[in-house]
Amino acid sequence: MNLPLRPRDAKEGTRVSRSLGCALCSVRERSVCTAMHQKDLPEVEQRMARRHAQAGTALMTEGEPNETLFVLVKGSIRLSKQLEDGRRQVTGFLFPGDMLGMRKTQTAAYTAETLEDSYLCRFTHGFLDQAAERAPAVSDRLLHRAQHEYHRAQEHIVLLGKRIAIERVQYFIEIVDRAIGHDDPARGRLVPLPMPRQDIADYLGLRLETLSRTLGQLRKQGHLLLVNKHFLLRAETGNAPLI
Amino acid sequence: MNLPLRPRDAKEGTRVSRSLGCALCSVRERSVCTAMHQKDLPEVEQRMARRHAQAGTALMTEGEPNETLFVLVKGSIRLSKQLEDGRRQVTGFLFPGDMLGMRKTQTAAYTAETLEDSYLCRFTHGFLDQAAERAPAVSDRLLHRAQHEYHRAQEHIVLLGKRIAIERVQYFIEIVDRAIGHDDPARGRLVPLPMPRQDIADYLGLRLETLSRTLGQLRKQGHLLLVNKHFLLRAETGNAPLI
DNA sequence: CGGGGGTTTGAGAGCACTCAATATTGGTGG
DNA sequence: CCACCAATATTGAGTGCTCTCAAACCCCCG
Repeated sequence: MNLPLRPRDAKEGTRVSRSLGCALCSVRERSVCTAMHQKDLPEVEQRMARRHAQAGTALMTEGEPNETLFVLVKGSIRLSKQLEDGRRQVTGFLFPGDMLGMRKTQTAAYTAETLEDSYLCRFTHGFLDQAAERAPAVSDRLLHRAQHEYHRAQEHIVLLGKRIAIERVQYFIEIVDRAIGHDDPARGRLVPLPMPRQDIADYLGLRLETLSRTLGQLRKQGHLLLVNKHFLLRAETGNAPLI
Repeated sequence: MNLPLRPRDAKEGTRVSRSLGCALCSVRERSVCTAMHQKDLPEVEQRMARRHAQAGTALMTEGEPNETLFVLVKGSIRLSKQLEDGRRQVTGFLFPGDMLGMRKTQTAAYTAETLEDSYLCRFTHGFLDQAAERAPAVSDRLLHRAQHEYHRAQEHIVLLGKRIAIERVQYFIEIVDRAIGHDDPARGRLVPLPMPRQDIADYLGLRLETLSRTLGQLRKQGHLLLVNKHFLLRAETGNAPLI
């Protein structure tokens, strides 16, 4: 699989400091802030609110207005859509460095909720519009991220339309690994799973039981050394030396 | 189903005139042009190329660079992604008024090909960047369309993740109807199908045979009065009077 | 009229689903 | 510190929707 995601070394994005200024922000180079005029940064530090959100906080609700852009600094977010009959589809997960609410809207197309205690930076679109006038790169940055989300959604479409259960689960593990996985002493990759099984199943278009069985299968096959509620341990992938 | 698509009355977007100026363009209000400065329009008419593209023309190819924004004035376009093993997923269809290539890119995430003889307007991103400096609404318009595409992709994800075959086919008919369907003397809606069955199946994540069977089922159930290669005829939907 | 791509129909198999029981985890109170 | 409970996750058995393989049909075009 060839996933258009960020490289593994992006993992230091998980560091955060509530008190440090933007210049030291761990995810700045991936967010909209990098495009702002240097002299805007002090105002950014004043105007934006870096805040803590506890697990389960709704940042945006399907059908309701949203005037805020969020930059996720630490934690994780679940995006989901509700069907009229109550069924739910998880349309994506966000990890540190990702953005939410690229554009002001009257009726949000999806719901966004934190999966764990998280840190976020907030910008009103009023402020962003001003910043965009000074620095057109701000608009481009937003467009860039919006397009990036679109491309991820297209990958997701391919996943759901063409892949069988085991391929879906492997893909999921791959993207979470790239976003927040890290090397583990036990000679493998430790991949945190901040979301419950039901969320993963709803993301992959599988039933809870099928996901569970497939994870078990991957463990038996040796692709996974360990699977538990909050993380899993991947065996080293193919490119390890054979001798 | 409650689809966030454009209303039925958008169908006059299919009219086109190769020789008329932008002021009379049938899809201008939905495209980026509406955001441009009034005094830019004459230059738009000079700089952009309104061109005819015959069926099967590749406007953008997965993995290759693209520097052009296209506005589809007449016709239809298929968006698709290729898997490493040759399987193909159709990720979307574009109809008059839709745009393609909102942002310049080095490696396009998907392939875009015309399904039938079509008319398109082309803008280089160099020109668009200039227009955006004069009129910031241009950037916003691009962001708006990019977000719109993202939302359609999310609907698609819900479709593939949660819906059974017959629901998928009904959804497909609904979106094509809203885009290019029109009233028919035989008291129904005539919905053109500019794409072959295989494309529809690859869009819906179904096998060709399953799609064909499901269309037959909808015909037997009376939802469709007629199904043939190039169009179908929908029976009037539920809101007709019962007496 | 004959050829050929595209589409439809048929029979049987398989993967994921459904329903159900068991096991594990995490939190709470004795 | 451990017992207990509720929520979450895993495992099992059987079913069904969609897939696979195959043949027939149809329409368009030469």
